[in-house]
Amino acid sequence: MTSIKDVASRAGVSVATVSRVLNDHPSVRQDTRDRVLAAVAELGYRPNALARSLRTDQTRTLGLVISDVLNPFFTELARSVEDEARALGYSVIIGNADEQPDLQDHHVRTLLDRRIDGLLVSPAGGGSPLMLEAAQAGVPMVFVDRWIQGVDVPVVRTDGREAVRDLVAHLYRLGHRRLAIITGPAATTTGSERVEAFRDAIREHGLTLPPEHIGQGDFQADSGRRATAHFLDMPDPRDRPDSIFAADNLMALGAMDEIRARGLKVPDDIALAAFDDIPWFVHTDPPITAIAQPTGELGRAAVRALIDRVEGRPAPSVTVSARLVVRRSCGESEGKPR
Amino acid sequence: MTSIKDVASRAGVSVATVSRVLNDHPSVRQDTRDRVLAAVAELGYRPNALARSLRTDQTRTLGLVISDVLNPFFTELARSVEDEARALGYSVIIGNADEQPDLQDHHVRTLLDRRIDGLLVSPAGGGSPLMLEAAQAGVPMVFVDRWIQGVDVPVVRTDGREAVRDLVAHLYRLGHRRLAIITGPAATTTGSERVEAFRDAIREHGLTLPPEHIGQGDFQADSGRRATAHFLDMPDPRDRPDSIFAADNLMALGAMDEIRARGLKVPDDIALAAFDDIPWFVHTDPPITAIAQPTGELGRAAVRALIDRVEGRPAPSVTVSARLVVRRSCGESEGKPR
DNA sequence: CTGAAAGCGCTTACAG
DNA sequence: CTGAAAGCGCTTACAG
Repeated sequence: MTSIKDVASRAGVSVATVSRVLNDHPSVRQDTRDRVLAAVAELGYRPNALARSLRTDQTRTLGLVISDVLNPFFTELARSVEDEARALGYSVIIGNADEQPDLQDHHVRTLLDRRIDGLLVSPAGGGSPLMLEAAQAGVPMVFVDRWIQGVDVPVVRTDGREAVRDLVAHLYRLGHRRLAIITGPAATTTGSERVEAFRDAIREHGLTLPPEHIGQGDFQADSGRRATAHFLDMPDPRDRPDSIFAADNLMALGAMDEIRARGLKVPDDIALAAFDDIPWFVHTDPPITAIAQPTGELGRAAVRALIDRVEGRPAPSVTVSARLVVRRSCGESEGKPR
Repeated sequence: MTSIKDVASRAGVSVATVSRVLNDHPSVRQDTRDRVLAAVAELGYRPNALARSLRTDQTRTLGLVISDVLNPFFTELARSVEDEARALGYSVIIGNADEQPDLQDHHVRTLLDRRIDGLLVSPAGGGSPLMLEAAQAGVPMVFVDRWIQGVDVPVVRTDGREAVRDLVAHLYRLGHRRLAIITGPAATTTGSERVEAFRDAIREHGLTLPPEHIGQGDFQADSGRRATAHFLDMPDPRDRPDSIFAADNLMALGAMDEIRARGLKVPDDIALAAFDDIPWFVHTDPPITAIAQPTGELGRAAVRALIDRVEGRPAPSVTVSARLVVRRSCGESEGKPR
């Protein structure tokens, strides 16, 4: 690879001068600047980012650890994160935890070793000593979507409580009384919050959420399938739920797989709703009623917060809200989003 | 950040020794090794990957530039690439071109500046002087899925010709005679190949593919919507296609949006099929007939080829084949995959 | 078995 | 306005 030395000798100047023109330092005479630029062009020289970062102690790079790349919600989040970061002059390196705390820590470690300027994470599990340590060591960090208790960093998330209440009211209105949920890992905040909101809302209608109606999932499709099978296998039909709320879109996919495999129909045999709205939900049979998050907004706000921290400014936590999008999977004809 | 010097002084050895134990160099006495390791643990020391890479001239990192993160095909590809790379001791940095050649080049440049050991790309556009130059300069590189003519690097892709022929035969058998395609950019190989295969197959049935039945798309959803609107707006109903083949899943999504917006029904009013199979196609209304690629296999083979190049071994191009998965979107009841 | 030293490719305070 | 030199955090050939 051609280095700054090659450019310097070709332009007949010192490497210091080359460095200055590359960094737009004002104190360089126009004609020497021109000579340097010409040499750069002729040699096709590109500065070595590693060397530069080593020297300046900044990489202008953000790390993003997402829970699962195969989940359209996170993929859209990643997209908005990258867009906003690029607009602000940063690049981002993505790590996919695949919902595994170990893999998540692997990525956090790798990212830290690369000396990224800041870390954005949507934690896959519960506590992570590694991340706690990093936060305490002063690594600029912010949580998106999910967060870890006891780690004191800003959180950018959506509060789905209201939307979940709306969903439960919607189900109740349509006559459903035996509501069930397929939840994410209790160790994740979104996992526990969504069940709690669901349970609270159910109570408001004088109903209960029995333990058998809480299917333990892990936010991935297979677990949605298994939990649904469990519900449908309950011996006494009167115990079986008449509606399922999947706490994310992938588990809803799994639920649909299982329901279809048994020749059952949504919503006639069982109602289905999901947290996270995705474009495909419009075209499924039937269209799925879902809770939509302002995903792009979330990603952009998270990046801004992180860059604030990186550049030494304070950054507040931010909470946006979700909304229920009624379609046909709980019964009744298609309504308009409220 | 704590550096190798801190570890050295704490352990009472030189930095050279610390470096040796970190790199598992055999010639270190067990007890000094222990002392060093203890110091590393006490300080929570993590080597600076930038410094190491600068010195060793290798990053053990691969760059992957994909055409569109929002496309489930690429997201699955990225997932398998990352998995295989990690298994082989490499990490990967992903860049999302969003189907824009400029953005693609931006990422290639950034990746090159970071001195990644090798580059995996699924080119968004036609020729890229930047990539041609990099290839000529000896940067280990391989193309996945799509490739660029005239750039001499291994290509790992799937050949969809046979599957497209099967699809056309399937459509013909069901009585469709006015077949149309929504294609990707002609500058991309998958864009041009899929139309060609489609056209050739149509000819075999004594039919033709008139220019008005070729909708120009860009592999993203909106373009699928527009192309479909165009087809449906043709003044003379006898000119309107009776079936649409979308060259990727996102354009199929757009087509469904448009068809549904007009109150039309698949397959009764118009048949629909797509290149790339995704889990949602099982649950759409109706389930979509699609051409499935062995995506994971593609990603893994691409990584192996790239690492072969990186480590100085020759790497062959590899071509896998696709298969038609018949569902109900072209008419007729659900068949089994052939 | 271990250390001193050179050097990877940059940036930047210090002189001039 | 420009250059010589130090130094970022590592690795590794060379001595001992």
